[in-house]
Amino acid sequence: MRKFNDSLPLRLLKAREAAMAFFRPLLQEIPLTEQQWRVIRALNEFEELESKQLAELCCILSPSLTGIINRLEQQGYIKRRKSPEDQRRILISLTDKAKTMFAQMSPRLEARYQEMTDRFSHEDMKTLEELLNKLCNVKP
Amino acid sequence: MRKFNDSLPLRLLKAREAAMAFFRPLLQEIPLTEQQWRVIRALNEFEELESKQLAELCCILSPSLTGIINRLEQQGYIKRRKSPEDQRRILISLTDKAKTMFAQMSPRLEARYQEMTDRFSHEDMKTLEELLNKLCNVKP
DNA sequence: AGACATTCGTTAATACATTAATAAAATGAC
DNA sequence: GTCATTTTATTAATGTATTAACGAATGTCT
Repeated sequence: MRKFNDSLPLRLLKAREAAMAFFRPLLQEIPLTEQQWRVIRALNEFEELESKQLAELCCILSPSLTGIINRLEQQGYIKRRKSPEDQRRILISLTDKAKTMFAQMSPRLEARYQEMTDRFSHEDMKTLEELLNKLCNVKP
Repeated sequence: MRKFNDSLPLRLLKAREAAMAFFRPLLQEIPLTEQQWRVIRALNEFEELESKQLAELCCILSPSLTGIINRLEQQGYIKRRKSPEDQRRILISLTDKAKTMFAQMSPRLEARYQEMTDRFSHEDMKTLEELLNKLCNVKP
């Protein structure tokens, strides 16, 4: 059988840890968790989203998202309202506080991203991203 | 700023999900969680390991590992003993039950791995693994 | 030997992941 | 229009992630 360290899922896990090491310290200053930032980042780009769309985009399952949304609301970063057409749906968007915080954080995080890419290799990074996209479309 | 879906950590997360989709169904038959299988897989290869070594290998933090070890022991898959030289260290190894289970599962999982590689591309898989290794060595 | 810091495993507290089950709203067949 | 079905969000239960703090065992220094 394949050696333990040659497992693709383990490699993906380790690689993700290595990448997150660039960003985690900045998020901890706020403080925000990795998942909270993913949610805020998605809402910054799409303005207002349904809970289900948000879960899909952020790769977070609905039950987890329920908790994340609650905590973000308590911290004053998001607001929620019910959809007028469909009373089941919850529409979520950023508060001004979140938008301000995002505006201050994003350039710092982007700089870290650049630093990571520089130390890795722009060319290889592009290749890696393409291969990861390809892997995402491989289904059992 | 970079588009939401172009984030490397998110791509790594999605790619890992896509890969795990090949193996999860088999593990659920036992049932075993992803982390439990990682621990068992490591112990199968290294016979007996200290808790700290196991954590390092499996990319699991000590506090998480404590719980995982406890549950695996209750299920009869592992046994633990104190190191004679250093009473702080815990030595962990597989039970016969675990070895039998592993022998039955590993060829099935390996077959899935092969299937995944086939559908992806052997050549690209090799490139991907090398790039992931390289990324692991990039530190802030 | 005795004070000191280190190391290893664990516990505590909070946040998230995963599956199953539930309640409420909307949809579709009749 | 009524009822079974489907969809959406939540709750429940268990397992894991992360940080801080703790206690016991070892190592170090004087």
